Amino acid sequence: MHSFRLEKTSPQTNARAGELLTPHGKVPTPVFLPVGSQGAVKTLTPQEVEDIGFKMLLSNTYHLYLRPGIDVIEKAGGLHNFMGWEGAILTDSGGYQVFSLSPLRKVSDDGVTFRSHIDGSQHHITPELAIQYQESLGADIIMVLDECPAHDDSPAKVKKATERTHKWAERCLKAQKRPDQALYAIVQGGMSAELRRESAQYLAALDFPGYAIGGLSIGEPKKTTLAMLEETVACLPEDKPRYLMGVGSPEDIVEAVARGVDIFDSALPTRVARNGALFSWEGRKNITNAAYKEMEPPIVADCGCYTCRNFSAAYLHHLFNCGELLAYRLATIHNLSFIAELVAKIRGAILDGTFSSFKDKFLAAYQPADEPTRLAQKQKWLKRRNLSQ
RNA sequence: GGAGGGGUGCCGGAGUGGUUAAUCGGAGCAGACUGUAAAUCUGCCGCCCUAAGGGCUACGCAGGUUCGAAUCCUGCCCCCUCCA
Repeated sequence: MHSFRLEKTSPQTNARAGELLTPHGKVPTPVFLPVGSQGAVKTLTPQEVEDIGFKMLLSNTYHLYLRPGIDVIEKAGGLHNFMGWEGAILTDSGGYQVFSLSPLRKVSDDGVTFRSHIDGSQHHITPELAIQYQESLGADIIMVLDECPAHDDSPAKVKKATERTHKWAERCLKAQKRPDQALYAIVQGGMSAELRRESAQYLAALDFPGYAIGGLSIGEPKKTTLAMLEETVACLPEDKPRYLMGVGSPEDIVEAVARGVDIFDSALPTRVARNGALFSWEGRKNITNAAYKEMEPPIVADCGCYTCRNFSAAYLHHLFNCGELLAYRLATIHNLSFIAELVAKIRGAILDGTFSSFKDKFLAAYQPADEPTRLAQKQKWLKRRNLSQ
């Protein structure tokens, strides 16, 4: 029922085009999964997500476990049914929440004890429970429970987390009962090339149907991200899909495809959209900037998305300035459409052997955010969030 | 005509002798966000000098007191409320 078929590999890079077969349809790769943590891609209906061109999305066990509860969704006939999505679904195990909600948790070999960010109640999750929950939710692809160390954690801490992730992966494999779901392993290893290789090799030997690369793009410099990605991919089997978790931005997707990644997911395109940053082939554009106040053309002139076909940049600027809810929807539609188009172009270029030049042209035109500013602002945000608890 | 209250930076509104270029909102300007605790957060926001820093002009207007005033005094102008 599950399979991955490799169609073509790019000659000068490690980029690959392929196809995932899932119980809910075929998914061409490279592919980007929009994020619907709580069973909804924020601001959009499943019909709209489908119309943009997505065939698979990501949801989250941690969030659905807390609300509405796994049993509610199971009684509703599973997540597909509950949220009205007929395409494929990948559920994350909640491993990332163990990391990003770190002040509220405690990890042991047995599993994770954490406090709900909603009401403070205490919960315990083990690798076995993570699988059980995901089997109840019924996604097409499910993930092992992992421990994601912070990018600046000590080597000892990273090693411990990585080894624990390996043990947990084995337990997840043993706990799995449903044969119709593909269980993917998650490589960790922090920012150590050696640990990355070790982790990839260890998990590769367990013969999972797919491999995720975790613990990247969490605050480390871009160079490091790409270096770690290369180390990891080099130790993963050719014939299995590779999933770079939590990435990302248009430029990161292009770079990662060139290094052999097949699957992506990220909250970035939708979150950034809700805050007025829209993707274009020249880079991000902040629609709230005064320059757009009277701009008659759409945000991206030749964009075929619903937003650009029907509305001027000036109108979007206006909607954002007024805080109209439509602003968030139109911006989300645009950014997801942009990513869908980007990924389709990437795939097309791989198939006709022109990916390498496509990549160069894209990166030359696309102006990414300035890195020092990014990291400084992220630190401030995290500090503030931690203080506010 | 009488009594009282008030005039602060783009707006609202603190501040009643020095640490005030002036709290705080809003607006404005710019930036960030990567397995979503995010329709959130950050910075700038009188003028001039490239920055550290420095200079200039500022709290209705005009004078005055004082080492020093948005803050005290005098006069004038304007606004609001109540009484006639």
